[in-house]
Order: sequence, then C-alpha cells, then structure tokens
Amino acid sequence: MTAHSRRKFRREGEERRRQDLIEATLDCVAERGLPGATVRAIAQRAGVTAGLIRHYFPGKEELLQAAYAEIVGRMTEQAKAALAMEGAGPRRRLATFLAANLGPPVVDTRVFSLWAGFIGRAHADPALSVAHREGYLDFRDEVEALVAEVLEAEGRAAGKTQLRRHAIAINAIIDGLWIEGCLAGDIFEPGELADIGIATVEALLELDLREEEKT
Amino acid sequence: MTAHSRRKFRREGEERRRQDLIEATLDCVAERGLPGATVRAIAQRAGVTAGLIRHYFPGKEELLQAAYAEIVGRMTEQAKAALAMEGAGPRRRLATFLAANLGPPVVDTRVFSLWAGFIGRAHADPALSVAHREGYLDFRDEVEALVAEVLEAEGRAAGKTQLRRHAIAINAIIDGLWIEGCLAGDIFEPGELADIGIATVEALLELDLREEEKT
DNA sequence: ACGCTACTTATACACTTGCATAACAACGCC
DNA sequence: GGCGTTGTTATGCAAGTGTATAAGTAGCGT
Repeated sequence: MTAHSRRKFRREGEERRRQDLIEATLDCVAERGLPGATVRAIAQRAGVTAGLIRHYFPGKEELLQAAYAEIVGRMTEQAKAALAMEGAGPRRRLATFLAANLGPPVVDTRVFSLWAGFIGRAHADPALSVAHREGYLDFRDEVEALVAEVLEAEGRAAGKTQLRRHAIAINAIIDGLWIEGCLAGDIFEPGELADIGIATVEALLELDLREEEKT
Repeated sequence: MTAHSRRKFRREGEERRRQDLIEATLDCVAERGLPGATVRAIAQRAGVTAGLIRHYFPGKEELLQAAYAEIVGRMTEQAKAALAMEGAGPRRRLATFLAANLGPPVVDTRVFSLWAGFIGRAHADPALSVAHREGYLDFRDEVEALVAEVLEAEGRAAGKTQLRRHAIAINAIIDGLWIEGCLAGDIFEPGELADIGIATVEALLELDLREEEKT
C-alpha cells in the first residue's frame, strides 16, 4: 500500500499569492468562460490546492470581484494615461485616447470574456449593476470633457445637449469597435480599428484630429 | 401517512410546449442570468416538471440554443423588415434600418442578458463562436450593401476598402448604442438612441438621411 | 366505455460545486 | 537546532446540477 505522501509546497508572500490567484482566475475565465472558473480549476492553475483560496479571500465571489477590478484597472489605466498627456493639445489627446481604447491591451479576448461574464449577470446582481453604470457614466463624462475641450479650442462652443449626444455617440463607437476587435480581432489589420475610430469621430466632429495643432 | 397525490397536468401540443419552454428559458435568463437558468427553474416557470424538458429537447444545451436562436430571430426580423422596404429610397431605408436596430424590441434587457451570456461562452465553445462570427459578418454585409446603395444613388462611388470601413464603423455605432440602451435604457429619451445613431451615420457619410428623396 | 399511446410526473443517481475543518509542514525566531 | 506560527494540504460534506428511468394518467381512436 503506497502511503500517499503529502505534497511539497513553498510559502509565498501574501501579495504574491493573491496576485497569482487573480491571474489564475483571469486565465480560467479567458479559456473556459466564467462557469469554467471553479475554485478547483483556479487553484490548479495557480499551482495550489483549492482550500487555499479561502485563506486569501472570504469566498469565490470576492476573488472574482478582485479579478474584475484588476481588468477594469488595466483598461482604465490606458485611458487615463492618454488623458494625462498635458503637453499635447486637445485634438491630439482625443486621438490618443481613442487609439488607447482600440488597441492592445484593452482589445483582448480575455478582457472581453471577463467583461461579458460580469455584464451578463449585471442586472441580476444590483450591486454589480450600479458599479457598471457608474463606470459607464464616468467614462462618458471623460469623453464629454475631452470633446468640450476640443470644440472650445476650435472656437466652436456646443450646447449641453449637443455635447451629451456627441459623448454618447463616441462612447458607442469605442464600445462597438472594441467588441468587434475582441470577438474577431484576426480579421482586422493592426491599428485598423483605431484608424476607423478616429476617422469616424473626425467625421462626427467635423475636424481633423491628426493635423498639426496650432498653438 | 399522507399518500402523495400525483400532480394534475394537461397535455399540450408539441409546438406549444416547446414554445413555452423556450419562453420560460428566456424569462429565467433575463431575471437571473444564464447560470440561473437551471432545468428545474425553467420547468417551474413553464409550469411543468424538470424531466419534461428532456422529452422535447435532447438536453439542456439544445434548449438554450433554441432560446438563443429565438432571440436572434426576433432581432434580425426587425432589421430584415427595414431592409425589405422596397418602395423607399436607399437613404430612407438606411435610416429605417438604423432606427429598427436602436429601438424596442431589439433594445431590451432580456435580449442583452441572453446575448451576453452566450457571447461570454463564445470563445470557449467553438461551435458558438463560428455561429456568432457568421452572424456578425452577415449583418455587416447587409450594412455594407446598404451603404453602397446609398452612395451609389448619390453618385459618390466608394472604393472597396472605404466601403468596408464604413460598414465596420456603422456596425460599431449600432452595437455600441444598442448596448448602452440595453444596460441603461432609462437614462435615454425614447427615440434618442435612434436619433443619435442616424445623426452619427449622417456625419460619417456626409449626407442627410432624413431629407426628402429626389426620384 | 375501453384500451392504447405517449405525454407527464416522480424518484433516483452520479457528478460537480463552494465551503468547512483538521492534519501537517515550511519558515522565522530564539 | 528546537519550537511555535500560520501558510498549505487533504478530506469531507451539504447543496445543487443535468440526466436516466420507471410509474402514472390524460386524452384520443374505436
């Protein structure tokens, strides 16, 4: 009778393990969808046993939320970086913002899979629903502010409702192109989505975002 | 000892039962998300017992696919109706097509919830993935054909790549606005999304879709 | 009215899930 | 180097899942 020898293991720092578990969760969701992200599958991918998850997170729900927060963080990080370009003029910042949201690492099947999984349960889970609405409105507000700056610098003041509609439309363009890129990225040339997005916004606002800016 | 009396039931026609089960599935998905659509929950909502499902469908998977097909059918039905307007000119048909995709019953939380649930598992399930890609390309081809007609009628021939990019952009606008409407329909006025969509496409194509057409 | 068919119910089963708990061992400290 | 702390494993459990199967009965043909 073979006495089952207990598995060897190493102790990792708390921060490291948490990050590993989150990354393993993202991998599982990306490969097998949200229902495929079971505690056992996540643990196996992280190289630990299932029970350990509950040593770092109150429950599976919290781990998923942490993973979702991680993804959202990475996405907004790119967008924020584009917005923070204080040196450039408004038009160039808008173009950079669009390009940042329509290329890697924002356009990615893993990101999309997690997004779809959470969004699908959004209106079943009220907490998730409001979190998402807030994220959406925040994003749209940023777009609206950016558009306002651009038009103002152009000497073309726009009314509140017009500004709102522009923000809604641009947000839709970003979302739509993002989804197309995530679902079928292989049928687009690299940078093509960003080009299309910028060109469409240019047509919408009736100006050239790539032209050299005049101080 | 109370002898459990067997539950009363009525026999329904095959078509009726199948439709009821599909409708019950849609309700469950809409209210509790895809994971909430268990065979027992579906059966309860349909007013039958769980075992009956397997009398009309080989398994749960097939029932879900039938429900998904039902939703897709209802969505494309609207779009096709707009396309079939042979009497009207190309510009009016494009506007109608846009409006049809950006209002009820296409813009609906139930539809979206089911869409999100399926799309989330899309790249885990190859069969689902190709089905979706085909649906997307079909839809985009329709958009492209419509745009081609409009530009042609205007005497503005466009190159193949330009046509393709227009179709991608318009498709993105539809998708993006559709999502916004489904997720937060209450913050938009009725018809506002359609207005924004049409206005954005007008800007993109540099023409007026609502102006009276000249024969 | 009676049987037959197949639609419907009821029960059971194998499996998976998240979670609880106890045994264990790796690492730091003295 | 021994020891305690606690990160980690191993095992078990109750609940829920889809599915299989047998029993029952509603409604139709005759």
